[in-house]
This record gives sequence, C-alpha cells and structure tokens, in this order.
Amino acid sequence: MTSGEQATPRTPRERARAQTMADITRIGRAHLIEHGADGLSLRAVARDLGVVSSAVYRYVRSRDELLTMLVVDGYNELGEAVEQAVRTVPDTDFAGQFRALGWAVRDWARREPARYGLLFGTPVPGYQAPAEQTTGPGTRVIVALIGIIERAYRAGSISPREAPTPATGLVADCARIADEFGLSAPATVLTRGMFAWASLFGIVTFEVFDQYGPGTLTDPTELFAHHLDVLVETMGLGG
Amino acid sequence: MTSGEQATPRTPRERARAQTMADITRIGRAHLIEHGADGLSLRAVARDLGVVSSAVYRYVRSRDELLTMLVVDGYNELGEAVEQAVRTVPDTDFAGQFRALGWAVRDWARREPARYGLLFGTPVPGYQAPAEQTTGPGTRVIVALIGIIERAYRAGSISPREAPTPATGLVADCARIADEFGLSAPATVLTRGMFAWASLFGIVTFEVFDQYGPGTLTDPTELFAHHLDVLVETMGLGG
DNA sequence: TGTACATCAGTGAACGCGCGTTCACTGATGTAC
DNA sequence: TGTACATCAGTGAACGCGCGTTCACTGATGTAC
Repeated sequence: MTSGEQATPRTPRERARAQTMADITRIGRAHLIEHGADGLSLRAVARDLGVVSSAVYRYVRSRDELLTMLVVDGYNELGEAVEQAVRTVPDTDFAGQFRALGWAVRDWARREPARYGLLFGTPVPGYQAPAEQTTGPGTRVIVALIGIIERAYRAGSISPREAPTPATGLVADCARIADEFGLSAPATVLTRGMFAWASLFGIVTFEVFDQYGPGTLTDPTELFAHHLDVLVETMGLGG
Repeated sequence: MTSGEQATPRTPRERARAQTMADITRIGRAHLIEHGADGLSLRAVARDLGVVSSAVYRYVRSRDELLTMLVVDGYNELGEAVEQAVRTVPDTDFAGQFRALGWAVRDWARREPARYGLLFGTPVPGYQAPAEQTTGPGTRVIVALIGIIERAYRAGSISPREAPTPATGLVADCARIADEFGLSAPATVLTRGMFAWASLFGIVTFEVFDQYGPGTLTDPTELFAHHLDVLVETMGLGG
C-alpha cells in the first residue's frame, strides 16, 4: 500500500469522496460508451452526477486526467478478466491457457467496444496517456501471454521452428526482454509470441470494429475459434 | 462513366469547382492528420480555404459527407498502393505478392497514420459510412489478397493443411464467398486467408498505434518482416 | 454578335449549442485543544 | 464534552472559445435566343 493511498475510508466525508470518485468513473465509462473519447466531457459528467460543472474539479484535475482514469480502469478490468481466465485452466494445458486468454480478450472487447477502442483503437489526438500510471495495467495481457509461453517452453511443450529466422536486431531485442523478465525461451519462440499478441488483437479489432463487412459471416465466433487454432499451431503450442 | 459525372471540366466555372473540390479534400486530409476525425470541422476547412464558413455548403452537404469523401479517398489511395505493389512482383511469385501487399499496407499506414486510423481504427461515434460509396474502395485490399490466394491455389503453389478444421457454419460462409467471387480454393485455404488479412492489419495497427511500448524494439521493420514470414508460412504459400 | 434570363459561388449575419476552466463564495464536516 | 478553527464539497456566475447549419443577399458566369 502506497502511503498516499487510503486503505478504507474512515470518516463520512472520506466515504462520500470515495463514492463520488467511483460515480465519476462509472458515469465517465457510460459517456465513453455513448459518445467516444472525444465526446467525453466534464460538464456532461457533472450533469449526470447531479452537480454543477465546476464541482467536478474537486475530484479530477482536468478532462485529460479523467481520460487517464478511464484508461487505467479499462486496462485493469481487461487484465483482471484475462488473468482470471488463464487461472481456470490446468497448469500444464498451455494451449488451453492461451485459448482462454484469447477468449477473455474477445469477450471483454465485445462487451465493452468503446473502452476497447479507447485502449487499442485510434489514439486520441492531443492526449498522451502518462506512462507512470498506464504502463503497469497496460501490460497485464502481454505479461500473461509471455508467462504462458515461458512456462510451456520450460515444460518442453513448445515446438520451436527454425524458420523463419528473426533478424539480428530483433534477436537482440528478444535477448534484452528475456533478460529483463528472466525468460529462458529463445528469440524464435518469443517472436512468435509477439506475432500471436499482435495477431490476436488484430483479429479482435476486426470483429469489434466490424471490418469483415456486413453479411460475410453467419457466426463470427466460429471464425475466432478457428483463428485461435491457427495461432496455437503457429506458436507451436501443439493441440 | 456515370451520366452524372463530368469527364473533363469544360467551362471556367466547372474547372474552378473541380479545383475547389480538390482543395477541400486536401485541406480535410490535413485537418484529419492534425486533429483526428472528431476534430474535423467545416468551419476550419473554410478558414483554410480562405472562404466564409457557409460557402463550403456549396460543395459539401454536411460534415458527415466530407468525412465520407475522406474515407473513400483513403480507401482508394491505399487500394491503389496495394494493387500497384502486387503488380510489380512476377506472376508466379505468390509469396512475394503477398509480401508486397503487406509492405504496401504498412508503408501507407506509417505514412498516413491519421487516415489509417479513420479507416481501421475506432469507429467515429455517430457516424456510419454509407455502404454504397464505401464498399467498393473499402474492399480493394481484401480483393487483392483473395486474388493472390486464388491464383496460388490454382497454380498448385499453396499447400493446404487439414488441421485446424473450420466449423461447419464457417465452411458454408466460405462456400458462399467462393461462389460469389468465382473461387476454386477450399474453405481451409480461404479461412487462412481471412486469418492473414486480420492478422496483417493487427500487426500494422500495433505498430502504427504504438502498442508495442516504448523502447521495446530497436527496429520495428525487422519485426514486421518476421511477421510477414510467419504469415506466408501460415498460409502455406511456401518460401 | 448582342441581349435577357438563369444559374451558381460566395457573403455576412444570425440561431442555438456545448465545451474547459477559473474564481470568490457559502455552509457543512472534521479536528485540536 | 464543548468550543474555535481549518478543511473541504459544492454553488453560481463568468471568461472566451468553436461548432454546424440556415438564410436572404450580391455579383459574377453561363446559356438560349
């Protein structure tokens, strides 16, 4: 627990403040869903909160700070969902763990398309998420994915391919990352993990942003399941 | 040539009108780049055009119509770039054609991140691109991709895999699409094409929207090249 | 070739709207003695 | 336990801003005879 944070609110005032903070986040989420990141306005939030617009500044320094709160909130909710999903799969079923991760991302994205868009869609012009607050929550999915790959590799459950060979700079990047996270998996395995990572979000984005075109698919779930199968195969995670 | 269109402007007035239309598109592009889709405003375009705001309504019915113009414009420029790139590769080098397609998409996206975002990023809330105008230009990339796959299949240059097997509904979808476009490639080949399609854009989006995180990669080009290699392998296009 | 009329580009004012943010203030809640 | 002071939530007015869109208009360009 950081010293700046309050464990549990003690006084009524503190409880009220925590409640209002939660309300603001909730209302902000709703506005994000309805009007997108650009349509998110402190005045509108104040209106829904039943309070005069300037009062919101007691809780939030600026519109951008509210946006950051919602970004962090989104990353954490997604991260939670993914970690939770992976945990439900037996320890040695690595393909199953990856599939669970994939489904969790997709489910969350379909449930929360606007918030998914905020995190993985077009950057909001003029807004840059502050790294100190965003990095941790923003890396939970890739950390979970790397965890699966590393455990699978150590268990000998991954079949590395020689081809295609990553370029030398890329191999160096992988070595640095492996060092940083204490990984034993080689570059050929890690680059395929990065491929799976980017592909997964591409596949989810295509579905959530409706890029397949109308009437192309009778059941997008089937296509997603197929894509996951291909990714499992590509990563060499076996069946 | 549709009857409503003008081949070449005959009168000075017509020439001036065509010029102004082109100026509006050009200025709109610039504003899109600087302020995003939400920041695109007719008043600002008018200002840059050196004209009073209401004058723009002589050329464009509404803000949404301008947005549609820019969407179509973007799709066409990307489509042009992709088709052009594919053409430069020898007829029988199907892997090379796919790689050329991939690089063309990436190059355009990196050159035009804001317009790429308009086409493949978060949907603009409250705006729905009209299908009649968008569908044609919007499908040029996937049509080019399907073309490569189909020609490769007919030439026997694609090695189909049995596993993973697409679900029955998905197979039916593929049959319908194959029928519509006169394709002979089976579902197992087509679904991998769809995988490559979505993956490719996911990979490009990750790079353009900066999802890899700062300092992770020394040279993103190497990673992209690697990803393309993996996709070529996944599609069974050989080397 | 000249004239009368129709078409069209662009003007300027106006409508009603929502936004972020600041500031001096009131009144309630919390705390130290 | 009671009082004096400090803290804080929320008010209301104001600032200056930009937006989309409509409308009656002027003056230039195009066209039919």
